[in-house]
Amino acid sequence: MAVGIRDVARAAGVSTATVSRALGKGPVSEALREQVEAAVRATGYRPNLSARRLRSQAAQTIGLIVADIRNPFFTAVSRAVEDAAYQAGMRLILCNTGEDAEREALYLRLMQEERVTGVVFAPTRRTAERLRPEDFAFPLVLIDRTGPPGGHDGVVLDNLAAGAALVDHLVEQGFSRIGGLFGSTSSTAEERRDGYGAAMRRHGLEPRIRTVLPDAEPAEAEVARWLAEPGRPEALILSNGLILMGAVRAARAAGLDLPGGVALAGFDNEPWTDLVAPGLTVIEQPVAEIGAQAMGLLFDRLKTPGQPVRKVVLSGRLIARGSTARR
Amino acid sequence: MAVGIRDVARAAGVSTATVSRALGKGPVSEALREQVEAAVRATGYRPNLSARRLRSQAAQTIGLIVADIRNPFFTAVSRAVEDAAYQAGMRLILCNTGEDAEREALYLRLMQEERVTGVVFAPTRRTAERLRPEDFAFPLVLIDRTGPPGGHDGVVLDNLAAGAALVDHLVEQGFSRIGGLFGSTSSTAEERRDGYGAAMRRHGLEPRIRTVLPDAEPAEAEVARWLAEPGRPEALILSNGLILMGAVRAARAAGLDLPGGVALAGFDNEPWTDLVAPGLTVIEQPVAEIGAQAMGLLFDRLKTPGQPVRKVVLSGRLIARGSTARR
DNA sequence: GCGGACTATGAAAACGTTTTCACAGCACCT
DNA sequence: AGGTGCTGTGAAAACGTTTTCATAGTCCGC
Repeated sequence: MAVGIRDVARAAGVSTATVSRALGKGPVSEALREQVEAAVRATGYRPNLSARRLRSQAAQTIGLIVADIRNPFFTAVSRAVEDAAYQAGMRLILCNTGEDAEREALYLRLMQEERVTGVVFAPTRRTAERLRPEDFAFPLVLIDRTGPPGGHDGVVLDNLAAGAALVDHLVEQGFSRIGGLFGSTSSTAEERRDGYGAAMRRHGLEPRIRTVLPDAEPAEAEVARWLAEPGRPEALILSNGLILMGAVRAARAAGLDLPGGVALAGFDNEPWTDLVAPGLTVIEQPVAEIGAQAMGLLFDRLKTPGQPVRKVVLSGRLIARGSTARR
Repeated sequence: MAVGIRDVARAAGVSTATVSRALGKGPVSEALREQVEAAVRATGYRPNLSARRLRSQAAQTIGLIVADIRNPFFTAVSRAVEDAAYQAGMRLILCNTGEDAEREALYLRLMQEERVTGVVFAPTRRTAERLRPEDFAFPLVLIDRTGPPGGHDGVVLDNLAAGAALVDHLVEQGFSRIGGLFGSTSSTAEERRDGYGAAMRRHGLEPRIRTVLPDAEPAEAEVARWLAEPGRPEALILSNGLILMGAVRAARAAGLDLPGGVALAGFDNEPWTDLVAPGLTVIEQPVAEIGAQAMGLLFDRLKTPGQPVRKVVLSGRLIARGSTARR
């Protein structure tokens, strides 16, 4: 049943070494190469990747660890990473932490045990802080989130600028009681918060900051509470797509229409954001670019291990829609 | 640098066999087990999974091959499959074919080479037709899509009933010029189409069927064309979430509101479907159940290889919303 | 007190490849 | 003619585990 390289070698009348070379890149005469290929077809041979990896000590595998695969931002980035891996002849292991530090640790351990070539990782803040390069035998590139400076290569959005851009836009549209609801688990949400805060103060406005687990349900609950309070904000900034969705739900449930009842502006130009109500104003992230750059950094580091740590900062693009129209 | 089981054995003053047994389930005295664990901690040993798999001939890995990870239906199913795999102590390899037969073949080959324990697969119609059990050394469970009867275990929606249910609902709401737009690549879309056709005829109505690549852009283009024709349908049935999204876009672009301009009903209760306009009527699929059942079938077959092929058929649930309100 | 059954352990084989090493054959240079 | 260097090939080692096999020790029933 299980046909191995020995069987192919026997069928082709050559040694296993020759079969290996014919299938790989070793020097083999044209005649033998054809014999081997015929034998492979005849026997239906499929190489055993575990054996190959064990012997050649090259996993040809990259790991991708994301926080939440339901978040379209991460699925889009995954596609880009997958394409790059595929083009480089590498396999991809995709893992999902659900923003859970324990699962992050589990999957990082798994990557070590798989002896992967490299890893692209979107860590929670807690994990990012204790990520030490010397603990890993492979290059680790952070995306979306970032750790302490100088640790690992990374590619992130210019979150301070993006947070500020949303404030500037809302102020320009005539809003002033602008609240900000940010995810609690990522450095990215923190930076967006800081950009928001700085811009508010620059405009002479008082920041109103709240924090929530970055998922739709908790966000909806928090926004519902907020909108029920006296002196509730005229406008809200939401730090990612899931939180934005929760906010839309809460506004809808409170009977507030956009932007009259409350204005909303968020992150991630997800496919549905232009379909709801008057259209949602968002900062679009260059998702494909993020994935591609991450793989670029990874391959560069594999080629030149000693080079200084690099951090690529990409700019978002404001897409103004009806949810923040002038009051 | 690379610490192996030999190093642990030396540090603990035992043989490699004992280390292996202490880490696995073999019989080892308590004293030695503790010595070994201490040595593991001291050396920072991480087992090499390639070596382990090669020797033990148990990959402890299941493969999941889906058509399009951007489709929330598949991401939801993935979560369920991942949870089940995780609970069974297995790793998951997730692959994305983009409805491309060539990539399907590539990934199936990869699964063979990885010597996976089993595979869960949502094949295109073309691939499903030529899928022969004897070509695979592992159990293969089909989800969402299905192949010729008796081939592989599978779990699918009752698509005929679901297609018919949408027709019944629309007729009940007073629509009669009801068109159906179905994906071109899956058996599932075909079944939904047949359910639609049968129900239409049962109501004495003429089916109007069109077919499109199951993605938002092609669907939008096709619906735009359709809605511009004379005698255009009053209502449309869309065979999955991406096609539904394209239809919403096209209706919006044509200046038609829902359900006055055109009524829409589709598949997959995606998170955004209740947010757009008057809410979209959909058939909700039991996504978690589908994933869980698929893994159940897989494990059953691993346990009892000889048992007859089973096909689990689950029912969808109609969620009526404003997009099909009575005219 | 002795044989038999069981337990814990170590030495060595085995998993299926790739890679190293040795060498035969041949062309080329002096 | 005799190195020298290159090319293609096979035998065997190597990758890091788990598993088989053998063995020494212990317990138990008679």
